[in-house]
Amino acid sequence: MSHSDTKIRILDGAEQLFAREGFHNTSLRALTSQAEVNLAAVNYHFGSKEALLQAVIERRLLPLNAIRAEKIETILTQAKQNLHLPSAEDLLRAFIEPTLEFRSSSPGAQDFINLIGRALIDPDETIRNCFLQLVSPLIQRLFQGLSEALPHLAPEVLLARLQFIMGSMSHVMCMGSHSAPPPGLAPSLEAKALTDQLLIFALAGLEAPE
Amino acid sequence: MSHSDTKIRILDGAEQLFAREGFHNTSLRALTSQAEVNLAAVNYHFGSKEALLQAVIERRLLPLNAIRAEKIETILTQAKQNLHLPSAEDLLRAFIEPTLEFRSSSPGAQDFINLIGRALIDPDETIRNCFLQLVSPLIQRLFQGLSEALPHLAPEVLLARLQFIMGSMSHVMCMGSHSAPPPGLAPSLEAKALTDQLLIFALAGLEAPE
DNA sequence: ACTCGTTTCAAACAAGTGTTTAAATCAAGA
DNA sequence: TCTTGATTTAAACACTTGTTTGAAACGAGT
Repeated sequence: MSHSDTKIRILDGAEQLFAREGFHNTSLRALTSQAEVNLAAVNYHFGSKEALLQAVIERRLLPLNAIRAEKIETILTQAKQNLHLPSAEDLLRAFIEPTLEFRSSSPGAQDFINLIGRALIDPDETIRNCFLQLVSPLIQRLFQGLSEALPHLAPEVLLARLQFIMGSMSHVMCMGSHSAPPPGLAPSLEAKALTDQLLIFALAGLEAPE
Repeated sequence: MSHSDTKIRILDGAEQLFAREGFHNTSLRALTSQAEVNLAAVNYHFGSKEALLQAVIERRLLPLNAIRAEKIETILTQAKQNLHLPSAEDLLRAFIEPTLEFRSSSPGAQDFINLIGRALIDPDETIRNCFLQLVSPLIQRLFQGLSEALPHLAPEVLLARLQFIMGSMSHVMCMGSHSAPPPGLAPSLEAKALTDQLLIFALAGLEAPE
């Protein structure tokens, strides 16, 4: 077993189990036996169960945030160069599309998206902050950009609508993972179409007259 | 201590702790000591921790569902009587408004709304089903009504948009409960205005051209 | 071949988990 | 007042939790 194979196996196993069973409902024994590593390996390599969660989130969220941030900055600087307002649709797409595309990027990414889709409303403040700390600068930048794109919208209203969109997005991120969705509530659109529909929906809600 | 005071104290304590700490992160010892009842009382009165969760949810969700169902049925029958299509806005309001108003109806209701706001995307299938089983007939009826109200909308699209709305709604239901929301992400609108904004947002998204 | 820092391992640790038990207590009905 | 059923209680049950320990195994550098 090569140098950090163990670390990766733990990260992969944790990602899967934290997403599918929940953080508090996942024991280190279940985790380490699924990852086929020794029980003590988690504390040796990560320090604690909570630090492991942090590592699981950072591993994928930092790259994803970099992609989203870059897309948003590009839109904003190009708008400034061409002396027109940034497009709200472009900004929304820059935030939403990479996130949902990320699901099919690698095995385990689906679990990861599921995990962070739930993080924003998790009852455990530690879990929430672990996620928020990494994502809130990005959301604030998005808010800033959207208020440039929609200058007629009152800031409180824009903020509320952005929250609604985060809610819809979280919901979509957690969909498709439940093994047996109840009839009538199952999603019938495939991933790409669902993303497009979410964008249409979010943009219409965002631009609604007050 | 009168006859079923104990039962109510347990229900109240469980509602609060399940909502604020999460189901799996709440121990029966923490629960019973907060409710000031004996540890064994939970198993005596409810049978198990899971059955207690079911009771916590049913206590408030059954009445709430009755209110929402009645409002929806009234709208649909009146539309049928007057030979016009039901209003999508009325239907949405019938579902959303009682839910969010319910938060201020009684002490503990805020915790309850928080709890079920998270239930739909909970990783634990038992928790999810406990909630879905009670709410999915209502959502299916709402879907039925909305497809009458918006006959031009493809059913898969309507279903997707309804899911988006459920996501926004869940998000709002879980808001305002986090003790210290991070700056820039805190809701600045009060409850009533937030409900109105959600309705405007949801309706615009629902009626967006495909 | 031998050392040295890193990593793995089985075992144990103290504390906490949901649940059960049997005796004690209570509130009424006869 | 005595009895009977429902409720409360402290204690114990069997088991799981995250974390720590100290010895064993490993792998590269000399």
